[in-house]
Amino acid sequence: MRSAEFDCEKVLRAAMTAFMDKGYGKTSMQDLKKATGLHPGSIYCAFESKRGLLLAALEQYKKDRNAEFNDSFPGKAAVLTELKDYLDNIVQECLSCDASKACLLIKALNELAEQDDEVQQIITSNLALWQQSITDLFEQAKVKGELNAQSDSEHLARYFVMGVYGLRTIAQTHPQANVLQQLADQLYHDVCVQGKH
Amino acid sequence: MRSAEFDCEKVLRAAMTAFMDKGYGKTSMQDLKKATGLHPGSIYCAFESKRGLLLAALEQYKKDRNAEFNDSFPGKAAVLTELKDYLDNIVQECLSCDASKACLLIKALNELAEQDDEVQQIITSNLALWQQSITDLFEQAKVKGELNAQSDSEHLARYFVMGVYGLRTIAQTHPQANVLQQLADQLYHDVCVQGKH
DNA sequence: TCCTATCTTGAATGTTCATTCAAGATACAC
DNA sequence: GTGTATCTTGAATGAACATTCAAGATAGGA
Repeated sequence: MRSAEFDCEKVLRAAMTAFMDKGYGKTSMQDLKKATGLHPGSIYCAFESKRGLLLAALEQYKKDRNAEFNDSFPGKAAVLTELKDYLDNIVQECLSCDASKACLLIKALNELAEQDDEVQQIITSNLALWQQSITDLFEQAKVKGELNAQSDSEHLARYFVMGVYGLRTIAQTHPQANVLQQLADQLYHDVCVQGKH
Repeated sequence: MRSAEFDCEKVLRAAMTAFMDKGYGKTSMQDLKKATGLHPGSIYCAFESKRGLLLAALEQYKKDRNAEFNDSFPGKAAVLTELKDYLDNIVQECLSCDASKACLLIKALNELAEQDDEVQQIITSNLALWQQSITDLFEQAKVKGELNAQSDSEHLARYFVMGVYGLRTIAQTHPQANVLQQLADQLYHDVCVQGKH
């Protein structure tokens, strides 16, 4: 008869940001109340528990990142060119020093991997999907002749992903634009330019 | 008149392991009591607080890793050969699935970076020292003619470090021996073999 | 306009936790 | 052997927290 008054996506994005700022464990219900504008009761009514809110936030994060990924690869330019832009964009995210631009998946994986098997499963499978999307890009690049047909797309994707993880970690210690950009350039070179011949 | 009865190094190593297993925040004093064999009062007497215990554990970790690093580079073989062995050893650590073999610095950095500036400073400077040691290795390799004299040792070291961070993160999601080893091999190739000419 | 189903509110609950401290135990000096 | 300074013990303390729930508010149907 009466529908909920809050905007679920907004609430989940606010929760995502809160979890990224302080980590899941250190984000109190008070923090979540401030961030989402929802009172504890409403959160429990809508999401069952703090952990339920995390699961819902992870799901929203997956959707948002997926949309962003698809926008980054419209197919207007060469696949590898779009990939370079995508990587440069990650460098910019790292540089913004905005905790909310970090990767919720990696942050939550680091915090919860050993303590919550279900969360670990969800995160691992989301990260695997991301890696698969990148594998698909390399396959496309092979079809288009941008990459040597003998390249191992899966290996290249794993190596690229490893580089991005490393880049994000380095960014937590040295958030210097030129350093990060140089690393990203080398990563792109090692993954894509080398594979051309 | 009366000296403490516990072995400080043992206690700190036990604390390190406990913090790596559960993370700093989720490790309770009960856990620390079990891990170290010290009662809360003794811990507070010796280390001031739980945070003080973390700081002492980080210091011990630094010492231990430093000794291990020096043992890995006795200078018996080519610098780059020893570096390859060192990297392979990190792969083995990742594969052991033993949380206590993870890197306390990275784990703590992920958890505490935004909440505790002093801890962040300590971790960042320890990681910088590690990176510097690797830069020094590349400098040695240049002197010995193992690497092109024009190589940028600092850049190579940063790239190597980035790869290790990424490797450790990937290991949390796919702890498969062949995958990790292939990535490590490629990393070594991109950093060292390419730099030879 | 009134009724009722549903949502919102925020104080109350019970638990967990880091920290403290006073009583007890122990090694060393004399 | 005795005294004392120091260490050890673990129960007590108080704060912070996730969760619950009963009272209040509100939208839509009749």
